[in-house]
Amino acid sequence: MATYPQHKISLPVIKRLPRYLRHVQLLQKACVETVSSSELAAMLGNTASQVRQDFNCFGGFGQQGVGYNVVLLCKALEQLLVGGSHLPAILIGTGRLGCTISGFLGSTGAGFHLTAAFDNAPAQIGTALGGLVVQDVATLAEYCGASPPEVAVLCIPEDSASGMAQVLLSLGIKGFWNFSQYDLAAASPGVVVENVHLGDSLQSLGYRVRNI
Amino acid sequence: MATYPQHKISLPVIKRLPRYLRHVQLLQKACVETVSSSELAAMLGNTASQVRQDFNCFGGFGQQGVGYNVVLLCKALEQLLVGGSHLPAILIGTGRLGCTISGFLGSTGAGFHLTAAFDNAPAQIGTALGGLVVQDVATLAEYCGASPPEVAVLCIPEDSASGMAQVLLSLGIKGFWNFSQYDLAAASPGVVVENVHLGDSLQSLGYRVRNI
DNA sequence: TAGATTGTTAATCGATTAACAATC
DNA sequence: TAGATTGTTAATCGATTAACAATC
Repeated sequence: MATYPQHKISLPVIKRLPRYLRHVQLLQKACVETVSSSELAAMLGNTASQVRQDFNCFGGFGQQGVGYNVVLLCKALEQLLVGGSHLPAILIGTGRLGCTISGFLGSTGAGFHLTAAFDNAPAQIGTALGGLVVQDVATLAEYCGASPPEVAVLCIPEDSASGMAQVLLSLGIKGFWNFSQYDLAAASPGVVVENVHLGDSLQSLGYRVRNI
Repeated sequence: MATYPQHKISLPVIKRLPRYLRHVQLLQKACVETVSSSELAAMLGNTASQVRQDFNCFGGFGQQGVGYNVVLLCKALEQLLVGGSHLPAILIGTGRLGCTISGFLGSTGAGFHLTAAFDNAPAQIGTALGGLVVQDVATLAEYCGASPPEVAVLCIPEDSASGMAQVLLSLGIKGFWNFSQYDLAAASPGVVVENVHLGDSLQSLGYRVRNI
């Protein structure tokens, strides 16, 4: 049974959960009833030991001698990752990257709900994005007072990221999905940051290709 | 002096290099002449030990008792990450994500050069993207024969990613920047994969926000 | 020289893997 | 029961951190 995590789950484990979910969803779609840790390991490219260790962070999902019930495992992972409710999120920066990334928030199974989008460029303000109207970032505090979001998606230039993060923290934002170059660090224990540095990712790929 | 890496550099070190470069470039822009490992550690949020260990993977950049010369360090890191030449890259999939991501390849200091873009949708083929015309993916083999690219950027749906990767491997692609949901794994020792799973990133953020 | 800071070796820490008893 | 596979403890591995001699 999927139970509550008794102790803090390590980041490497958390990062692997979405991959488990995706593969288990595929199994469910293929009407597979049961899967063993070694079968999953073969699909994921890791070890059966790791699969079992990971799942056991959340209590026993499996049945000894049998394996893991795909439907139950899928439900448990979905519950862990998407939870019951969708987290309210706002987008800061509605440039090309911001518009593209906002699409992910609306995708099925992400567990988020985009409630507002902000920009500081007069040309952007008032334009449509998804079902929303882009608002002036000057009205951010007002908006957050009325309907507090939990997560902010930062798609703004490096130099304004630090200041904006500060403002958002003061407005009670709990999580950042940061696409700016700025290295945002979790400021306080109650705040979580996911940096997506596409430029860094590309440069490290370049290094590896040049040094095969 | 920046010398050639004598032994295989570990992936965690490689992943940190772009961040070092960004911060050292900022120092250079601010006309700082010298920086110590502890100063860099404070900027990066890691330890002075790690900074020195990381740099020493590539031979001594620094001077005992003094620190690291910012200009030389910057040059060394740029040489490592961007190298002398720009790697030829092609884009597969010119949807919204593909178009946005292709912009990063052209950005200064990335070390790549986008030479062609492909799609299979008739509506896309023939349209302009950057300075390129989107080509029919059916002509991919022909194109690669004439001007072989080193890297492919995959911005295609999950279900076509595996087959496409297979084709690209046979055409001699050495590196993949993979944005598809498909978990691309490095097929052979001479091939490098950088998976950017935005959906996974978002889901893991969701887990962490819900479990602060 | 004295002070500072690197380069490098040794110690620690955490994550992964292996082993095996529990049990379906 | 016998076979299979989990849950969990122990061993290994690798990465990070600490320590210190080398040296500018």
